[in-house]
Amino acid sequence: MLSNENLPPCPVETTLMLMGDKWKVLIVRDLLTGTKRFGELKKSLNGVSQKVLTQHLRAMEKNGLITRKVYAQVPPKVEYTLTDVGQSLKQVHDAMLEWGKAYKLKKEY
Amino acid sequence: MLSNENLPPCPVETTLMLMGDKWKVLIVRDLLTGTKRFGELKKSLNGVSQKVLTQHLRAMEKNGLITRKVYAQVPPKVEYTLTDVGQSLKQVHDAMLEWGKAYKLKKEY
DNA sequence: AGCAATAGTTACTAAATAGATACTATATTA
DNA sequence: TAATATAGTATCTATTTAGTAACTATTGCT
Repeated sequence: MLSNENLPPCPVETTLMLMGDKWKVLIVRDLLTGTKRFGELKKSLNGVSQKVLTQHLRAMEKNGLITRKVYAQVPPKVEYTLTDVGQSLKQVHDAMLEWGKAYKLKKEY
Repeated sequence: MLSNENLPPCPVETTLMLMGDKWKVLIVRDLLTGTKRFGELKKSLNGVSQKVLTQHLRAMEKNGLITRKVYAQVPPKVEYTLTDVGQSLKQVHDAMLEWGKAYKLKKEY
């Protein structure tokens, strides 16, 4: 778990530590529309390997961004959901969404 | 230059392509407070190597996020400034800043 | 003449990250 | 009996990314 002492002084860097990579942002994007199963995430995150997806999900769980719920079924069922802290990343996500849209428009004529 | 055809369908992914890495975000953070020289950026971006900083600056210039101005002096002077498109990343930056601040507060008691 | 300063480039190496493939567990179904 | 489905883990390899160190150019300064 990230403890408070090793968070960098600049809050932007804190954010980067916790979701400063492509896959984490896309996981948040997918979970913002609701709880998802492992397999659904994998399908949606085009091209991510199982190992890498698992690693990111574990890290995000550790940092309190998502919760993991295992159902005692066969075949197994595992659901991932954003915590409140994770939900609050919506603002960051939306800013990125808007910027990306605007950038695309600029490139079109 | 990124042409329109190879931008991903999801705008969030577009944003990630253009500044989805730590150094680029921090370069934007620094340039949001005004034009900076190469050496100033290097000092501020703790630990970045000259090579990597140059690479990122070149990529961001190519993508229209910053402009590079060389002064015909010796020793050389090169200034980097956000373009309008680059400036518009302030929203994304600010969202990350706010989220990082809130996250830190949650971790303190 | 030789050094300092700035913003690089180049070549080589190291570290981090990701991918590929094979393997596991187990109740249900054919 | 054997295949199927899901969510992994383990191991090995490949790719990407970054770091290190040496080198360049040019003018002013000592």
